[in-house]
Amino acid sequence: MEEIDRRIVTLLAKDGRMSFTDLARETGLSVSAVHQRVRRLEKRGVLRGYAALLDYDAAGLPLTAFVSIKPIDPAAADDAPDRLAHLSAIEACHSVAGDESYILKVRVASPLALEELLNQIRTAANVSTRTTVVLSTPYEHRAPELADKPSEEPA
Amino acid sequence: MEEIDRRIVTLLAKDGRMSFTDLARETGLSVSAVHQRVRRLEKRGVLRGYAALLDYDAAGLPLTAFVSIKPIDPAAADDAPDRLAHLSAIEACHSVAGDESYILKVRVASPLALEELLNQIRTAANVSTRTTVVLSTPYEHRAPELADKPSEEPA
DNA sequence: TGTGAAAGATTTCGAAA
DNA sequence: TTTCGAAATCTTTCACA
Repeated sequence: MEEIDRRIVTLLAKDGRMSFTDLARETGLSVSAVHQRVRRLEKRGVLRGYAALLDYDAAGLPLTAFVSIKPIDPAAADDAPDRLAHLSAIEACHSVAGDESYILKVRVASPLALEELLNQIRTAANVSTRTTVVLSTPYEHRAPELADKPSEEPA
Repeated sequence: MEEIDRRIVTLLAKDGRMSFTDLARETGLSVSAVHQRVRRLEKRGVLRGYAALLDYDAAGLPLTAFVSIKPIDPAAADDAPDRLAHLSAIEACHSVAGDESYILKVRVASPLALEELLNQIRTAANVSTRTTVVLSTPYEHRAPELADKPSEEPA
Protein backbone atom coordinates (compact mmCIF):
# COMPACT_ATOMS: atom_id res chain seq x y z
CA MET A 1 0.00 0.00 0.00
CA GLU A 2 1.44 3.29 -0.99
CA GLU A 3 1.35 6.78 0.37
CA ILE A 4 -1.77 7.89 -1.49
CA ASP A 5 -3.74 4.85 -0.39
CA ARG A 6 -2.67 5.41 3.19
CA ARG A 7 -3.84 8.98 2.94
CA ILE A 8 -7.21 7.90 1.57
CA VAL A 9 -7.63 5.30 4.29
CA THR A 10 -6.71 7.81 6.99
CA LEU A 11 -9.17 10.35 5.68
CA LEU A 12 -11.99 7.83 5.46
CA ALA A 13 -11.18 6.50 8.93
CA LYS A 14 -11.73 10.01 10.24
CA ASP A 15 -14.75 10.81 8.11
CA GLY A 16 -16.42 7.77 6.63
CA ARG A 17 -18.78 9.89 4.57
CA MET A 18 -16.21 12.11 2.92
CA SER A 19 -17.12 12.53 -0.75
CA PHE A 20 -14.91 11.42 -3.62
CA THR A 21 -14.73 15.05 -4.61
CA ASP A 22 -13.21 16.00 -1.25
CA LEU A 23 -10.92 12.97 -1.23
CA ALA A 24 -9.71 14.01 -4.67
CA ARG A 25 -8.97 17.52 -3.52
CA GLU A 26 -7.14 16.28 -0.40
CA THR A 27 -5.03 13.81 -2.32
CA GLY A 28 -4.40 15.82 -5.47
CA LEU A 29 -5.80 13.10 -7.65
CA SER A 30 -8.72 13.27 -10.05
CA VAL A 31 -12.11 12.18 -8.78
CA SER A 32 -12.10 9.04 -10.88
CA ALA A 33 -8.64 8.03 -9.76
CA VAL A 34 -9.67 8.32 -6.12
CA HIS A 35 -12.84 6.45 -6.87
CA GLN A 36 -10.89 3.64 -8.40
CA ARG A 37 -8.48 3.47 -5.48
CA VAL A 38 -11.26 3.40 -2.91
CA ARG A 39 -12.98 0.58 -4.76
CA ARG A 40 -9.75 -1.32 -4.89
CA LEU A 41 -9.11 -0.80 -1.19
CA GLU A 42 -12.62 -2.07 -0.50
CA LYS A 43 -12.17 -5.11 -2.69
CA ARG A 44 -8.80 -5.92 -1.12
CA GLY A 45 -10.49 -5.68 2.26
CA VAL A 46 -8.36 -2.86 3.60
CA LEU A 47 -11.54 -0.81 3.90
CA ARG A 48 -13.88 -3.28 5.55
CA GLY A 49 -16.97 -1.10 5.67
CA TYR A 50 -18.42 2.11 7.03
CA ALA A 51 -20.28 2.77 10.24
CA ALA A 52 -21.97 5.60 12.07
CA LEU A 53 -20.48 6.28 15.50
CA LEU A 54 -23.13 6.43 18.18
CA ASP A 55 -23.58 8.13 21.48
CA TYR A 56 -24.50 5.04 23.45
CA ASP A 57 -25.98 7.03 26.30
CA ALA A 58 -28.37 8.75 23.94
CA ALA A 59 -29.03 5.47 22.17
CA GLY A 60 -30.25 3.86 25.37
CA LEU A 61 -27.22 1.66 26.06
CA PRO A 62 -25.42 3.66 28.74
CA LEU A 63 -23.62 0.73 30.38
CA THR A 64 -20.44 -0.56 28.74
CA ALA A 65 -18.37 -3.39 30.18
CA PHE A 66 -15.50 -5.70 29.37
CA VAL A 67 -16.26 -9.33 30.08
CA SER A 68 -13.34 -11.73 30.23
CA ILE A 69 -14.33 -15.36 29.86
CA LYS A 70 -12.65 -18.64 30.69
CA PRO A 71 -13.92 -22.10 29.76
CA ILE A 72 -15.24 -24.16 32.65
CA ASP A 73 -14.19 -27.31 30.85
CA PRO A 74 -10.74 -26.65 29.37
CA ALA A 75 -10.98 -29.85 27.35
CA ALA A 76 -14.14 -28.83 25.49
CA ALA A 77 -13.99 -27.47 21.97
CA ASP A 78 -13.37 -23.75 21.97
CA ASP A 79 -16.19 -22.30 19.90
CA ALA A 80 -17.20 -19.55 22.28
CA PRO A 81 -17.30 -16.81 19.60
CA ASP A 82 -19.83 -18.80 17.56
CA ARG A 83 -21.89 -19.64 20.61
CA LEU A 84 -22.03 -15.99 21.62
CA ALA A 85 -22.49 -14.37 18.23
CA HIS A 86 -26.28 -14.23 18.56
CA LEU A 87 -26.05 -11.95 21.60
CA SER A 88 -26.29 -8.53 20.00
CA ALA A 89 -25.22 -6.79 23.19
CA ILE A 90 -21.74 -8.13 22.47
CA GLU A 91 -20.07 -5.55 20.30
CA ALA A 92 -16.69 -7.25 20.01
CA CYS A 93 -14.96 -10.53 20.82
CA HIS A 94 -11.19 -10.75 21.05
CA SER A 95 -9.20 -13.90 21.62
CA VAL A 96 -6.44 -12.97 24.04
CA ALA A 97 -3.23 -14.24 25.58
CA GLY A 98 -3.23 -14.68 29.31
CA ASP A 99 -5.22 -16.38 31.98
CA GLU A 100 -8.54 -15.91 30.22
CA SER A 101 -9.42 -16.87 26.69
CA TYR A 102 -11.59 -14.04 25.33
CA ILE A 103 -12.40 -10.46 26.13
CA LEU A 104 -15.88 -9.32 25.14
CA LYS A 105 -16.97 -5.72 24.92
CA VAL A 106 -20.63 -5.37 25.76
CA ARG A 107 -23.20 -2.56 25.77
CA VAL A 108 -26.38 -2.80 27.78
CA ALA A 109 -29.19 -0.61 29.03
CA SER A 110 -28.82 -1.23 32.76
CA PRO A 111 -27.15 -3.24 35.52
CA LEU A 112 -30.07 -5.63 35.39
CA ALA A 113 -29.55 -6.13 31.67
CA LEU A 114 -25.87 -6.79 32.36
CA GLU A 115 -26.75 -9.43 34.90
CA GLU A 116 -29.01 -11.17 32.41
CA LEU A 117 -26.41 -10.93 29.68
CA LEU A 118 -23.75 -12.50 31.91
CA ASN A 119 -26.07 -15.39 32.63
CA GLN A 120 -26.67 -15.85 28.93
CA ILE A 121 -22.95 -15.75 28.21
CA ARG A 122 -22.18 -18.30 30.90
CA THR A 123 -24.81 -20.76 29.79
CA ALA A 124 -24.32 -20.29 26.06
CA ALA A 125 -20.56 -20.81 26.11
CA ASN A 126 -20.06 -22.78 29.34
CA VAL A 127 -17.61 -20.24 30.69
CA SER A 128 -16.94 -18.30 33.83
CA THR A 129 -16.92 -14.52 33.52
CA ARG A 130 -15.03 -11.64 35.05
CA THR A 131 -16.57 -8.26 34.37
CA THR A 132 -14.98 -4.84 34.36
CA VAL A 133 -17.53 -2.05 34.27
CA VAL A 134 -16.72 1.07 32.27
CA LEU A 135 -17.39 4.24 34.26
CA SER A 136 -16.71 6.73 31.51
CA THR A 137 -14.98 6.86 28.17
CA PRO A 138 -12.64 9.82 27.65
CA TYR A 139 -12.16 8.78 24.03
CA GLU A 140 -12.90 5.90 21.70
CA HIS A 141 -12.69 5.04 17.98
CA ARG A 142 -9.79 7.35 17.33
CA ALA A 143 -8.39 7.03 13.83
CA PRO A 144 -4.93 5.48 13.67
CA GLU A 145 -1.86 7.08 12.20
CA LEU A 146 -0.83 4.84 9.35
CA ALA A 147 2.89 4.31 9.20
CA ASP A 148 5.36 4.02 6.38
CA LYS A 149 5.19 0.42 5.33
CA PRO A 150 1.80 -1.09 6.09
CA SER A 151 1.77 -4.54 4.58
CA GLU A 152 4.20 -4.77 1.73
CA GLU A 153 2.80 -8.08 0.68
CA PRO A 154 2.40 -8.93 -2.99
CA ALA A 155 -1.10 -9.21 -4.40
CA MET B 1 -36.09 9.06 20.49
CA GLU B 2 -38.79 7.31 18.58
CA GLU B 3 -39.06 4.21 16.51
CA ILE B 4 -38.16 5.83 13.20
CA ASP B 5 -35.07 7.50 14.61
CA ARG B 6 -33.97 4.23 16.13
CA ARG B 7 -34.39 2.57 12.76
CA ILE B 8 -32.33 5.27 11.06
CA VAL B 9 -29.59 5.01 13.67
CA THR B 10 -29.51 1.23 13.37
CA LEU B 11 -29.25 1.38 9.60
CA LEU B 12 -26.46 3.95 9.69
CA ALA B 13 -24.61 2.00 12.37
CA LYS B 14 -24.55 -0.94 9.96
CA ASP B 15 -23.81 1.05 6.84
CA GLY B 16 -22.47 4.49 7.52
CA ARG B 17 -22.57 5.42 3.86
CA MET B 18 -26.16 4.45 3.18
CA SER B 19 -27.76 7.13 1.01
CA PHE B 20 -30.72 9.20 2.12
CA THR B 21 -32.62 7.68 -0.75
CA ASP B 22 -32.11 4.20 0.66
CA LEU B 23 -32.82 5.32 4.21
CA ALA B 24 -36.06 6.84 2.94
CA ARG B 25 -37.10 3.62 1.27
CA GLU B 26 -36.26 1.56 4.38
CA THR B 27 -38.16 3.85 6.70
CA GLY B 28 -41.08 4.74 4.48
CA LEU B 29 -40.41 8.45 4.82
CA SER B 30 -39.62 10.94 2.10
CA VAL B 31 -36.00 11.70 1.37
CA SER B 32 -36.16 15.14 2.90
CA ALA B 33 -37.87 13.93 6.04
CA VAL B 34 -35.11 11.37 6.57
CA HIS B 35 -32.53 13.98 5.77
CA GLN B 36 -33.89 16.30 8.40
CA ARG B 37 -34.03 13.53 11.00
CA VAL B 38 -30.45 12.53 10.34
CA ARG B 39 -29.31 16.13 10.68
CA ARG B 40 -31.20 16.43 13.93
CA LEU B 41 -29.71 13.20 15.27
CA GLU B 42 -26.28 14.53 14.35
CA LYS B 43 -26.93 17.85 16.05
CA ARG B 44 -28.26 16.17 19.17
CA GLY B 45 -25.12 14.08 19.19
CA VAL B 46 -26.86 10.73 18.91
CA LEU B 47 -24.96 10.23 15.66
CA ARG B 48 -21.47 11.29 16.65
CA GLY B 49 -19.81 10.81 13.29
CA TYR B 50 -18.95 8.31 10.60
CA ALA B 51 -15.88 6.16 10.17
CA ALA B 52 -14.43 3.66 7.76
CA LEU B 53 -13.75 0.28 9.36
CA LEU B 54 -10.23 -0.90 8.64
CA ASP B 55 -8.47 -4.18 8.33
CA TYR B 56 -5.66 -3.40 10.75
CA ASP B 57 -3.49 -6.22 9.46
CA ALA B 58 -3.64 -4.81 5.96
CA ALA B 59 -3.19 -1.30 7.32
CA GLY B 60 0.12 -2.25 8.91
CA LEU B 61 -1.05 -2.37 12.54
CA PRO B 62 -1.44 -6.10 13.11
CA LEU B 63 -0.89 -6.05 16.88
CA THR B 64 -3.82 -5.08 19.10
CA ALA B 65 -3.62 -5.05 22.89
CA PHE B 66 -5.52 -3.93 25.97
CA VAL B 67 -3.38 -2.00 28.40
CA SER B 68 -4.71 -1.54 31.93
CA ILE B 69 -3.06 1.25 33.83
CA LYS B 70 -2.78 2.12 37.50
CA PRO B 71 -1.29 5.33 38.94
CA ILE B 72 2.05 4.93 40.67
CA ASP B 73 1.20 7.82 42.96
CA PRO B 74 -2.45 7.40 43.98
CA ALA B 75 -2.45 10.90 45.43
CA ALA B 76 -1.54 12.60 42.16
CA ALA B 77 -4.15 14.28 40.00
CA ASP B 78 -5.78 11.82 37.68
CA ASP B 79 -5.35 13.31 34.24
CA ALA B 80 -4.06 10.22 32.47
CA PRO B 81 -6.43 10.51 29.48
CA ASP B 82 -5.13 14.00 28.72
CA ARG B 83 -1.53 12.97 29.20
CA LEU B 84 -1.97 10.04 26.82
CA ALA B 85 -4.15 11.66 24.17
CA HIS B 86 -1.20 12.50 21.95
CA LEU B 87 -0.27 8.85 21.50
CA SER B 88 -2.12 7.99 18.31
CA ALA B 89 -1.58 4.27 18.82
CA ILE B 90 -4.17 4.52 21.59
CA GLU B 91 -7.52 3.97 19.94
CA ALA B 92 -9.65 4.16 23.06
CA CYS B 93 -9.44 5.05 26.73
CA HIS B 94 -12.04 3.82 29.21
CA SER B 95 -12.18 4.71 32.87
CA VAL B 96 -13.10 1.52 34.68
CA ALA B 97 -14.19 0.17 38.03
CA GLY B 98 -11.87 -2.27 39.71
CA ASP B 99 -8.27 -2.52 40.71
CA GLU B 100 -6.99 -0.49 37.77
CA SER B 101 -8.09 2.92 36.69
CA TYR B 102 -8.17 2.85 32.88
CA ILE B 103 -8.23 0.35 30.08
CA LEU B 104 -6.57 1.46 26.86
CA LYS B 105 -7.04 -0.23 23.53
CA VAL B 106 -3.92 0.10 21.42
CA ARG B 107 -2.90 -0.82 17.87
CA VAL B 108 0.73 -1.13 16.88
CA ALA B 109 2.87 -2.49 14.10
CA SER B 110 4.99 -4.94 16.08
CA PRO B 111 6.01 -6.23 19.50
CA LEU B 112 8.84 -3.74 19.46
CA ALA B 113 6.43 -0.91 18.82
CA LEU B 114 4.31 -2.16 21.70
CA GLU B 115 7.29 -2.10 24.02
CA GLU B 116 8.04 1.47 23.04
CA LEU B 117 4.43 2.49 23.44
CA LEU B 118 4.26 0.99 26.93
CA ASN B 119 7.31 2.99 27.92
CA GLN B 120 5.72 6.15 26.58
CA ILE B 121 2.51 5.42 28.44
CA ARG B 122 4.32 4.80 31.71
CA THR B 123 6.40 7.94 31.56
CA ALA B 124 3.69 10.20 30.17
CA ALA B 125 1.09 9.28 32.77
CA ASN B 126 3.24 7.99 35.66
CA VAL B 127 1.41 4.69 35.75
CA SER B 128 2.15 1.02 35.86
CA THR B 129 0.77 -1.08 33.01
CA ARG B 130 -0.65 -4.55 32.58
CA THR B 131 -0.97 -5.64 28.98
CA THR B 132 -3.22 -8.24 27.43
CA VAL B 133 -2.27 -9.08 23.87
CA VAL B 134 -5.03 -9.82 21.37
CA LEU B 135 -4.35 -12.98 19.39
CA SER B 136 -7.27 -12.74 16.99
CA THR B 137 -10.57 -10.93 16.74
CA PRO B 138 -13.55 -13.11 15.79
CA TYR B 139 -15.71 -9.99 15.55
CA GLU B 140 -15.64 -6.31 16.36
CA HIS B 141 -17.69 -3.16 15.77
CA ARG B 142 -20.98 -5.03 15.59
CA ALA B 143 -23.97 -2.73 15.39
CA PRO B 144 -26.15 -2.75 18.51
CA GLU B 145 -29.79 -3.61 18.63
CA LEU B 146 -31.54 -0.50 19.84
CA ALA B 147 -34.24 -1.21 22.38
CA ASP B 148 -37.65 0.24 23.00
CA LYS B 149 -37.00 3.30 25.10
CA PRO B 150 -33.56 4.72 24.48
CA SER B 151 -33.38 7.98 26.36
CA GLU B 152 -36.81 9.41 26.86
CA GLU B 153 -35.41 12.67 28.04
CA PRO B 154 -36.98 15.96 27.04
CA ALA B 155 -35.05 18.20 24.68
C1' DT C 1 -2.89 4.09 -13.17
C1' DG C 2 -4.03 8.19 -14.70
C1' DT C 3 -7.52 12.00 -16.86
C1' DG C 4 -11.67 14.53 -18.36
C1' DA C 5 -16.34 14.55 -19.56
C1' DA C 6 -21.15 13.25 -19.50
C1' DA C 7 -25.23 10.88 -17.67
C1' DG C 8 -27.61 9.77 -13.86
C1' DA C 9 -28.25 9.91 -8.64
C1' DT C 10 -28.11 12.21 -4.52
C1' DT C 11 -28.07 16.05 -1.46
C1' DT C 12 -29.72 20.20 0.06
C1' DC C 13 -32.84 23.85 0.81
C1' DG C 14 -36.93 26.87 0.52
C1' DA C 15 -41.84 27.14 0.68
C1' DA C 16 -46.22 25.14 1.74
C1' DA C 17 -49.19 22.26 4.63
C1' DT D 1 -42.63 17.39 11.15
C1' DT D 2 -43.86 16.35 6.80
C1' DT D 3 -43.85 16.80 1.58
C1' DC D 4 -42.62 18.64 -3.01
C1' DG D 5 -39.57 20.37 -6.35
C1' DA D 6 -35.60 22.45 -8.28
C1' DA D 7 -30.65 23.74 -8.13
C1' DA D 8 -26.24 22.32 -6.73
C1' DT D 9 -23.21 18.46 -5.93
C1' DC D 10 -21.69 13.96 -6.15
C1' DT D 11 -21.12 9.26 -8.13
C1' DT D 12 -20.15 6.30 -11.63
C1' DT D 13 -18.68 4.87 -15.96
C1' DC D 14 -16.43 5.50 -20.31
C1' DA D 15 -13.00 6.36 -23.81
C1' DC D 16 -8.44 7.34 -24.10
C1' DA D 17 -3.48 8.65 -22.66
